[in-house]
Amino acid sequence: MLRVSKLTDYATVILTHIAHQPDELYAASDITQSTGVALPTVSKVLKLLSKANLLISHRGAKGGYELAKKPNETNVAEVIAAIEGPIGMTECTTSESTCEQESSCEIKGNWNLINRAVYTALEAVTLADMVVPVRQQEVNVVMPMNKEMNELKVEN
Amino acid sequence: MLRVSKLTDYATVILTHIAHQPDELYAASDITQSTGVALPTVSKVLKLLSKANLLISHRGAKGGYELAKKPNETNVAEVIAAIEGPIGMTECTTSESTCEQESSCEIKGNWNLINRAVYTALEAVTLADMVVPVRQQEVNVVMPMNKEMNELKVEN
DNA sequence: TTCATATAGTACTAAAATAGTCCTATATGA
DNA sequence: TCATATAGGACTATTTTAGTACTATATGAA
Repeated sequence: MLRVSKLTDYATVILTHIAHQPDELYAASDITQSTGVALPTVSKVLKLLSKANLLISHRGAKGGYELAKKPNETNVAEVIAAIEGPIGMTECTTSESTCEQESSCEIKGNWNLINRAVYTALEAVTLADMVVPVRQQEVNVVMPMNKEMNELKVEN
Repeated sequence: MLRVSKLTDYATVILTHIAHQPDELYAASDITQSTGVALPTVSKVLKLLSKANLLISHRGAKGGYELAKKPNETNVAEVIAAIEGPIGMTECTTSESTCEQESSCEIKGNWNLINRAVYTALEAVTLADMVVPVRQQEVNVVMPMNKEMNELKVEN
């Protein structure tokens, strides 16, 4: 299945938690308590998010982390990229790889196209959207919804 | 990075190859030669695609595989699901998992929303689109394209 | 009827990616 | 000066993925 890593999942949980009160400073230990994720893991995620400039870190006593931008200015595509690196669904679209099949590969360009579509979808969802419970929100994704999709929608 | 497995990548290459001449029968050995992917691997992919009803298999001498549907009736979401299982970006959206954090997890619904957006994007691209070189095609994805996206577009 | 060919299914091994933990260094406020 | 908190790196165990191999079954043709 197409999926993000557990760490990325934690990252969204943590960022959503922080986004509830964007002006406060959160220490790793605070976040462990409120999310139930183990401290070393929380710590690892926070470091990655800080390195990617999605969080600002403050060292020392009374230190902690805060959002680098407003909740509506950080989107899911950025979060995934912060934890997992550049978003690209195949090897040949993320690295200057030496693909042995390259000469006979006709579809590299098509994967770029698919990547773009997926990226746009991920980019449309921000932390501000994540803070609002799903029932009440209208996410800014302009796409046709088919029957299956609408059935899924009912589940929430 | 968000990505599909190598086998899924092979699957798109193989299906695209077959889609060029949808009425012919292709043996695994034919496909090895034209794609450069190792025979046991090709064989594995073909079996998975057949099991998922994207290909129809014919046993015995002069046997082989053919497309189960017209190229424009098989989309990338189906191909990914055939190889990797149901598309869902987090554990809690694909399985009846016993997530320990569930009680304090506020964003399961939001991930469903993101999944839906990604799924719709993947569903919009069919084998018929993959057969056409990227320069000439117009893919039916109705989404706003931002600056970055358009820059990517130029690359092709 | 026999045989070469081709898929079906399953099991197994090796390699790579991921998750999670731990330790030491550095910064900062009281 | 010390308790607190992040920074950075190294390390291990686990899981996933990739690739291979083997046996069974189906089919067309000589």
